[in-house]
Amino acid sequence: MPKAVAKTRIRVLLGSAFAIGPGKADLLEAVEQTGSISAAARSMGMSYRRAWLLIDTMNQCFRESVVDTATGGKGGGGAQITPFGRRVLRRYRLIESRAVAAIAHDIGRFARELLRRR
Amino acid sequence: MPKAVAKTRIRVLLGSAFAIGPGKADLLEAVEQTGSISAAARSMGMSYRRAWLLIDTMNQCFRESVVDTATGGKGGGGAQITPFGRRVLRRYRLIESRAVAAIAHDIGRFARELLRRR
DNA sequence: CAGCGTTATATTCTGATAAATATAACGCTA
DNA sequence: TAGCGTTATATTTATCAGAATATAACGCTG
Repeated sequence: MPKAVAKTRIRVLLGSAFAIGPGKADLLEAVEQTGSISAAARSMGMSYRRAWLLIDTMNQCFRESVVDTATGGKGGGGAQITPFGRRVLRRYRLIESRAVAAIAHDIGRFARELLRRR
Repeated sequence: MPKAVAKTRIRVLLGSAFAIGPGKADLLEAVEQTGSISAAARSMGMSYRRAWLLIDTMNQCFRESVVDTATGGKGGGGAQITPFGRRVLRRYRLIESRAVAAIAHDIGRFARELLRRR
């Protein structure tokens, strides 16, 4: 029986642009761990272009850059999450976990009582 | 200055199908108000086919139908939300509002302190 | 100074998703 | 019994996001 799951997605918008959401947060973590945009993209099964676009959007939406990049040099270049980016990420994850915690019990009941079981 | 907004989306999954989410909840309300799938679809700027598919998914995911339909007859037929559907809708909206309430303060701070203002 | 893997960017291709269109059946009403 | 607006469903068409591809520049390294 496939378990009933609630996906809670919190996206922060600035005007019409998605400043950050679950996907961008994951990407930020991948950059933090790999040290490059292209490696992060590969690790997430995402095209480099797409990853670059997402990071570009974040850099524009927030007050400061969340990722610093370097072209050329040792290993061809690379990318790093900034201290500010770490702060954004940490606070986003906190909000996410609070929303999930707030409804976990209700969601369980909802699924148990209302969803068809397969 | 476009205000920074947090969109909190809660989707309940059953296996790989989306049982309910923001769009389906809105559609359910539109059916409740209009008394037909096609009128609900029109009021939401959505194709009849799409609306019918969404309702069909809901009817299959939940223990009981959330919408009853009739073909032919007065006015050509129609559709009504069931008492069970009303319950689903009410409980979904409750969960949604609790999640939003839980993070409203945090989101405000996040936007104020971290987002670029335009 | 050539080579490497990266960032940065434009352009083309593709596939999934939604829209548009078409059609049948239904059952009340005039 | 003909007409209506609806449900129900299939099929075709259009749209668009993402993938794929291509290319240039960059700066360390051997």
